[in-house]
Amino acid sequence: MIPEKIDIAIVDDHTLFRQGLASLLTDSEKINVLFDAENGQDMIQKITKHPLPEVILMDITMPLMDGYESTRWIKANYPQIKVLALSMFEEDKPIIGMLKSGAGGYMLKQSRSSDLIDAITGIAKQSFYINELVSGKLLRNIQNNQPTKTAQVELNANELKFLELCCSDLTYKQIADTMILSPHTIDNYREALFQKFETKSRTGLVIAALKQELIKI
Amino acid sequence: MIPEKIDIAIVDDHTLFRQGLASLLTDSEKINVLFDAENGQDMIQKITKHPLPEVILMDITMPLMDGYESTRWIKANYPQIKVLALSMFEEDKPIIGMLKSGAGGYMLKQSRSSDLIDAITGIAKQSFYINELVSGKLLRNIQNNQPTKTAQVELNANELKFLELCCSDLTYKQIADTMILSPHTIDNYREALFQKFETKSRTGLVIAALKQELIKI
DNA sequence: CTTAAAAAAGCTGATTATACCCTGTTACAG
DNA sequence: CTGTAACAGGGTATAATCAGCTTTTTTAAG
Repeated sequence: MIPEKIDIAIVDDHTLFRQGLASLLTDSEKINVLFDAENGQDMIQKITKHPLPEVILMDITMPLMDGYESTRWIKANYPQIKVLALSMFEEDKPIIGMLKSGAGGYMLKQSRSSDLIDAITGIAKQSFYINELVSGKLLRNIQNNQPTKTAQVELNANELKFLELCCSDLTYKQIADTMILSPHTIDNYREALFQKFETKSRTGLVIAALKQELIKI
Repeated sequence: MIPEKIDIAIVDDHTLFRQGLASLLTDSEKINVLFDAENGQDMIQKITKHPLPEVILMDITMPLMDGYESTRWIKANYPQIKVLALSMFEEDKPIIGMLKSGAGGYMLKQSRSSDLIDAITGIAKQSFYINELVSGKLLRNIQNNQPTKTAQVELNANELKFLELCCSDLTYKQIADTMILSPHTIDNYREALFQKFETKSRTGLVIAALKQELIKI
């Protein structure tokens, strides 16, 4: 019996990686690369002009339309296509994020090509390819699923402005002046933010704001 | 006349990228990939077991021994080998850093393969391949070469420890306790740091420390 | 080894800023 | 009318800032 090649597409903004991978996989005799795209929008344009791939290799960080959004689009429009995330990030966040968006597996760019081919054939057959890396992250994600742990803080415009001004060596009085408010009103903002960020000093406020990326320096 | 192929090596920790690129370049008929390595240490081991490459394609971020160090090692031990940096970062810092380390050119992983081949042949002949991207960065780097602008601050161990503890909602008294010092001694550290960072409040200190990447959160 | 100079660490007291309290006003929606 | 949210006032305790001074430790020269 002659096994049919698996039709795939590659979506990655690094041209050299994309073309190199295509060359590598085409050589393998098991994979047929139908097309490639440099971001999600490019993929959407090209997908109608080719036969449908069975599997899409998807990078995460891309300009215009990233891997999360692209994966969600695929799952909304072509749910039969399997998405295999392909990234250099080993952190929990992108892995969980891609799986949540609908990816059926997650491979590192550090992987060996034979492992990638295994993953592609596996995902084509079974819809999922969960390796050691991913299963560990999944487990941990379920285990410490404390919903209110890093609960995103809701801030109104004034509070955000105040928070920004806090990240300087201005005194509260000076902040009150720049915001054209009474120092006592500033007190109220400060108290509100102390509660929201669960801290009790201006320094703690600054650190918390930076950690949650509400402020950039 | 039959043009001889250019012998190169590839150093990059992402196996799929490395192998893919090798496959791509080998197909091009102009390039011969002698060997590849997944970091600088791996490269040092392998370089004696192969004919010397004319050009090495060098990634920047790699475990164990990164692109800067690896490039310096090459230039110290095999100065005739040209190094072409190959990275996804478009920022000034890594570009200038690699060129300072001895790289003769800098290519983005977003590049087209034909451009990369041009760069390899160019660097093999002329020792340098300065494209638009790099020349712009070089110019800017020379233009705003204000040596004392971001003058690095010299800190001793205690001052650094204190600075770290400042980036929390601990009071100075609590910091004094953890460092087993009098609160008044802490005052002196604070004063010294205020001078060094040219600020006048704890918040300013925290911001300055984070900006200079002396502290990570 | 001794000793003077320099540097680092420690302390006191005073001033300002910050953190926290309760209360009151206005304005606006239900 | 009532409740709620934003704004503002008074006041107090604690922490942070600052200037000036003493003690200890280091350094280096004699």
